[in-house]
Amino acid sequence: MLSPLRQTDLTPTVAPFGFTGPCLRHARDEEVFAEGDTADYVYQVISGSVRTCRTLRDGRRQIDEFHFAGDYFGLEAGELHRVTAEAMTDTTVRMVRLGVLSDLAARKPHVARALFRLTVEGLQRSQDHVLMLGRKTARERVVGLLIDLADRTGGGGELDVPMSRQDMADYLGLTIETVSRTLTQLQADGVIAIPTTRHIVLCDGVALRRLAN
Amino acid sequence: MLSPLRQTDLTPTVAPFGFTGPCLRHARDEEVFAEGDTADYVYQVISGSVRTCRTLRDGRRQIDEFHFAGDYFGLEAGELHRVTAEAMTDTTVRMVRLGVLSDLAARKPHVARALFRLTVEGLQRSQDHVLMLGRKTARERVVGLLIDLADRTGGGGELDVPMSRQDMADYLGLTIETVSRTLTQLQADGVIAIPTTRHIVLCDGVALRRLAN
DNA sequence: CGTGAGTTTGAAGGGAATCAAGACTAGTGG
DNA sequence: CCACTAGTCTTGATTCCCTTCAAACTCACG
Repeated sequence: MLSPLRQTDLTPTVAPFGFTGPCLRHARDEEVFAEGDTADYVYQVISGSVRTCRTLRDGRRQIDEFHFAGDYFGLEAGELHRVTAEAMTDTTVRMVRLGVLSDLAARKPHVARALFRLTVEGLQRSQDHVLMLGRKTARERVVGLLIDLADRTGGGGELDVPMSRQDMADYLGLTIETVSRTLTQLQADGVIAIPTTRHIVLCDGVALRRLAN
Repeated sequence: MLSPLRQTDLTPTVAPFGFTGPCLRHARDEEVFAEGDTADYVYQVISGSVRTCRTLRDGRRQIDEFHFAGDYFGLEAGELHRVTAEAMTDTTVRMVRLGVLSDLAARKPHVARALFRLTVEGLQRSQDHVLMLGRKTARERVVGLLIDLADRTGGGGELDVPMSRQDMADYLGLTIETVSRTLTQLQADGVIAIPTTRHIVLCDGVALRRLAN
């Protein structure tokens, strides 16, 4: 049952579970759910982009993950959401009641496998994040994010950045000023171009991969 | 199927899957498997303690997780191990062939559920780790680790620290000097005592939880 | 064209890293 | 049993990367 997990019997960018559920639109910066809410649903991004984050009492914020079309989020081990989910752009999400997903997973082994696989992949992404935050420099982190975004949104070297500089900083464990300075420096070095704030071009992929570590 | 996941129908400190498998002893600092090895087995700590870590080309190391009796580790989404696992103390681990676990999960729904639940919990632990590395100070990180160890090894305020200062540093995203200085300072503040290097007493649990954030 | 949020840039400061000894501890062998 | 030794840990001095504080700039939007 685990071995089949290794085969991609579904395309993660399309509905992976073959279920239907109500779709909800969220405006930019609107909350999908908050830390502490009852976790009755699992969500899938249909279009747009979502950030999941946690905030310490004194306001320090850490973004766990960015979610794009096809990604799912909101699955918890306990009864409550441990993170807050917010739309970064105008976004449509599909809501799947936990009970419905459970039934489906129970009836259809390939759904259970897909769900499990997605969770393990999420764990591995989180471990990459840990390595980055624990041991990489500001420059390595910023480059790493750019490469990750390019790989996931699949526009080649052309990046439409859906998040603010503050979001980038809170994902990378840096300040907004450091992110901005680092991007400026990368542009000066000729490895990226920043035609507009929300549009970044990766000029030299090879050099970037080297910088990312 | 997901809802039952919330109930603990097994004690994680004991064999959670009810399988048997060969047990292997590893001496201190011995490798259980290495990054890049084929991932044919999942492992469970029977006694002792294990660290899983990743290393950048230039030698920077980040420890993902410490594993103690009952914990499982080594499950991957792909064919290869992405981390290296090493015994921190003399350790016994049970090896379960991936195929055996797959069959078991396919036949026994409660095994599949347990496996899934453990994975989600691992993901949440990793997210806690991300928050710590991204947004917490050296002191908050050290205190957080001490509390986590106390909670998991369950000796009350008495901690038998199985890892070296270097391991602590590589888990916390700090240097060995900073870890040492921070522990010394915590002792000076009276919230912990350090009778020996590998033995730490948490004197003031309330103050510590406050310091951890 | 004015307004303001978001971003960039500059200057100064600080927390952790680095560099460098020194102290302790656990093995080792006499 | 105890010197000897290597590895680990602690402590001190200095450096540096990133943060903080501050201000100017950009651009979308009324």
